[in-house]
Amino acid sequence: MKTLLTNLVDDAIRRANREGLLKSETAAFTIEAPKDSAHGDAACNAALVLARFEGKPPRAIAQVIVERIERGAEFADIAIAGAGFINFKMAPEYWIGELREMAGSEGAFWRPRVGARRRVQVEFLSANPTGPLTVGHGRNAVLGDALSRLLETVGYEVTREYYFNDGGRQMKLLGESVRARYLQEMGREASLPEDGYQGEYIKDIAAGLIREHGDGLVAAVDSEVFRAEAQRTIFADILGTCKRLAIRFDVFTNENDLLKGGQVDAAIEALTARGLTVEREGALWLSSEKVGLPNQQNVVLRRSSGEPTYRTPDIAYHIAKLKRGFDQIIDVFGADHIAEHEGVIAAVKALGYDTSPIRAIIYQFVTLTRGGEKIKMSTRRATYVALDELIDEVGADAVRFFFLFRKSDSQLDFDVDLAKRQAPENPVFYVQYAHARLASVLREAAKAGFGQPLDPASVKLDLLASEELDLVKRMAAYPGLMCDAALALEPHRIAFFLLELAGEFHRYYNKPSNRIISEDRELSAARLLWAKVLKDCIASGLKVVGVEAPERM
RNA sequence: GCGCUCGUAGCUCAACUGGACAGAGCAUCGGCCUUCGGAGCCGAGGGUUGGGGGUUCGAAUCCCUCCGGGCGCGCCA
Repeated sequence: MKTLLTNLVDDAIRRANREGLLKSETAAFTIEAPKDSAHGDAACNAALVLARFEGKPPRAIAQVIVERIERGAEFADIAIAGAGFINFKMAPEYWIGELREMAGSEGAFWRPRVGARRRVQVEFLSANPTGPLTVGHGRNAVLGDALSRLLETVGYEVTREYYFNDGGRQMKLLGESVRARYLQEMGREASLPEDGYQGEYIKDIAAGLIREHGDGLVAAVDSEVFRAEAQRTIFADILGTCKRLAIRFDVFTNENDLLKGGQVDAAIEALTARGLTVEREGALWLSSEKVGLPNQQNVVLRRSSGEPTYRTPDIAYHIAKLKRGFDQIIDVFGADHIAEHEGVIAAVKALGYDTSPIRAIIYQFVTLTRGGEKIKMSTRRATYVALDELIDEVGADAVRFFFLFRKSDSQLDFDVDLAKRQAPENPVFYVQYAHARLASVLREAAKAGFGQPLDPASVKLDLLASEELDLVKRMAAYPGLMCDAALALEPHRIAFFLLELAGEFHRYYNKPSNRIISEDRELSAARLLWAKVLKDCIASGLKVVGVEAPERM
C-alpha cells in the first residue's frame, strides 16, 4: 500500500509541477498509518513538507495534489484533514484482496524479502567461559538471537557468532581457582587466589577432576590442565542453557586463534607505524587524542609484561570481521561496555578501515523483582541469579518474551511472579492463548465438516465485516513493521505487535455475534479462512521472537 | 569531576525515528459473560511527556541549560 500511494502522490506532484501549480517536482514526504483510524488507513504529509518552499498554505497545496491523484476503485475516500494531511481510506475490496494474498502466499506474506540476501553478522552473548550464564547474559542472548531471526525473516543471510577470550588473565585465574579447590579437596593447603572465582561450580569442576584423575594432578606444574577442564565444562553448560532458549551459533571465534595467527601483533604494529600509540611506564597505549577519543579513555594495548590486554585482540577481531566481507556487522553488548567498544572502533577506523558496516545494539541492565521486591544480584559475590534458574522457574517462553518486551536501551525490570502467571495480564500467555484459541476453532471446524485448507478462490470473502477487516489491516501492516524493526535493530516491536494483534482478536472473539462457526455455511467459511490467516500471522510473529505457538493450552 | 545513557498515568512500559487529541498492561473503581470454541470482555478516573529556553507549519522525539536515576572512567574482562 505504501509504495502504491507513494507513486500516486509522486505522480500528482509532478503533474501539478508541469501545470505550473507547484514549483517542486518532487518532495520528501512520508506515508504513514495514522494513530487514529478515523483519519483513514494512510496519511500523507506531502503538502506540509512542501508548504515552506512553495510559500503557500498546506491545505491549498494538498488540494492541488489531491485533484491530480489518479484514483482507482481501491479507494473509498481521499480527503484533506487537519493541518494539511492527505488521508486515504481504502475500500473493503482492497483489504479483501490483501487477505486473499495472505491466504494464498503459503506464508511468504510474513517473510518480506527486503534483505535481498545481504550478509549480516550478529555477534552476541560472547560471554567468557568463566561461569554459568546470568540473567544479564540472558538479555544479550535473547536479543541477539531474536534480532538474527528478525533479519533472517526479512531476507538477510545471518551468521550468528560468539567471540570469547580464552588466552587472558581471567581464564588463568579461573584455572587457578579450580586448582585451589582441587587441592583443598585433596586435603592440601591451598587458598583461592585474590579475586578468584568463588562460585560453587568451581568446586563441582574440581570434583569432576578428582573423579577422573584422583590425586594425579596434585603435582601439576601449572594450572593449565585445570583451566582447560574448566573452560570445557563451563562452555558446555553455557551452550546447554542457550539450547533451552532455542539459541544457537554458527561460528565461534576466540582470542587464542587471533593471537596465534599473528593478527594481534599485526594490529599493534600497524597502529604503531601510524604513530597512534604512546609508550608510558613500559606499557603501550593507544593515543586517545590521535584516534579522536576523550582522553579519559585510556586504552592499553600491551602491558609492560609484554602481553596484550583483552582489547587488542578485540581490535584485531573487528578488522578480521570487516575483511570477511559482511554487508553489516552487529555487536550486541551491555551498556557497561560502551566505552570499550568506542575505543575499539576508533582504533580500527584510525587504521583506515571503513567502520560504517559496524553497528552496535546496546542494552541496559536487568533487575528481577518478585512480589514488587527487587532481587539482589551481584556477579562478583556469586549471589547472581543464574539464567538456568530463571528458566526453571518461569519457562523458556516467558524468559524470551519478557526480555524482548522492552526497548533494549531501557532498563528491564523482570517481574518473576508475572512471568509465571497463567493469566491475561501476562503478555506471553495472552498472545499464546490467542493462537491456541484459533487452533481450537479450527479443530471445531474440522468436526463441523469444513475441509482444510479452504480454497481462497471459492470462499466468499466479501461476507466479512469491518471488524474482521480491521484485523486484516493490522496484519497487512506487519511485513512493513518487521522491515522497520529490522532496520532499527529493534526486535521488541514484534513483541508489541503480537500483543496488540492478540488483544484485538480477543475483543473480537468475545462478542457472541462474532461466532466464527455458525449455521451460515458461507459466512463460516469466510471467517474460517480469515481465522486461519490470523493464526498463521501470530505463529509467524511468535517464531520471530522465538516463542512457542501452542495448539492447546 | 568528565563521558555515555535514561527520565512519559500511582507502578512497569509503548509511541512506526519530527506528525493529527501522547497509548497499553498492572493497580483502583464500576459493569458484562457463568462459558471446554474454558482461563475472556466492556467502561471510568488518572498526564504541563522531570523543569526552563530554543529550532518549525508541527517536538515525548532535534539543540542548549539546569534537576534526578543508571552505567563507565584499572597495565580487570
